[in-house]
Amino acid sequence: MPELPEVETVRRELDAWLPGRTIVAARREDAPKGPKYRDLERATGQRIEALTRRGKFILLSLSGGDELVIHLGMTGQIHRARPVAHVRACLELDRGVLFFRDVRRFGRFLVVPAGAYGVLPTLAHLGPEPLDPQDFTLDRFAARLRGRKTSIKAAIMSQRPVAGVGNIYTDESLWQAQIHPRAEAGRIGRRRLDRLRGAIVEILGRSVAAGGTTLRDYRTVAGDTGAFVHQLQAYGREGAPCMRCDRVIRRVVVAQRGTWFCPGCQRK
DNA sequence: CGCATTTCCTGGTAGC
DNA sequence: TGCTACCAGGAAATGC
Repeated sequence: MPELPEVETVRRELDAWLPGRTIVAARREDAPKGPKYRDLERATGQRIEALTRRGKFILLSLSGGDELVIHLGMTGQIHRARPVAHVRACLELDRGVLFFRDVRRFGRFLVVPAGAYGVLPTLAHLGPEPLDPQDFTLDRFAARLRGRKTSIKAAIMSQRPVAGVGNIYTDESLWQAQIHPRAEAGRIGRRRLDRLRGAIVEILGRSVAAGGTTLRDYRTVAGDTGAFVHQLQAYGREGAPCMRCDRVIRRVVVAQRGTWFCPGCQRK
């Protein structure tokens, strides 16, 4: 479940390696057919100019005017040595090789003309970057939630009010802001919304500092696990006492996702 | 357009 | 042990 902190951790490792490298050959290996690996071969011969991140997407700007878009999905990993199985794509560089391993095939690894995100609607409509205070303002957050009748959990997960927050960090942020996951997104008051905004920023920042969260599959390029798993206060804690009010944390399903919250101190 | 539902995919595990 | 059934979930596709 790589979310923003996990993806940012990987991006930083790649940033120390890839810029300036030329892609000698880009190819699919055991990759699914269809759009997830579209035009990957077009990266061949292009130099990697820069690496950025938008939400959970890693973007490599290429010298030929293209962008290589990487999404880790659920189980995507980057390796510098060939993994024994589940290699979906491979970039042969002028120095070294990058392997994309993805057991469950939810990841993406494709080439588009720079900025042409028509085939990636989530990226095209992505919300503000939470770790950029100029971008993720209360006004923008509120504007992107205004009028939405769905649950705050579903709204955050849609990537449109804010970029990069998935299941784990939605639950953690709602717990910290004391907001019920089923609260109607468009009806949360400005004061509470600002608490949620602050919680998202604080939690994501703290998780980046810890190298992200590893539940099972997530690994950094160096092969390390993420230590933020030890700081989780709601996610996965069903039956355990709430660290704030001592009531028992419950697991329900909201927006088709496992959702952990405290029925004592999280209010609609 | 918004929103809910379904689909993709496979390793791990619960239950028998 | 060996089998079946089910679960995890980010994004896209589909249906209304």
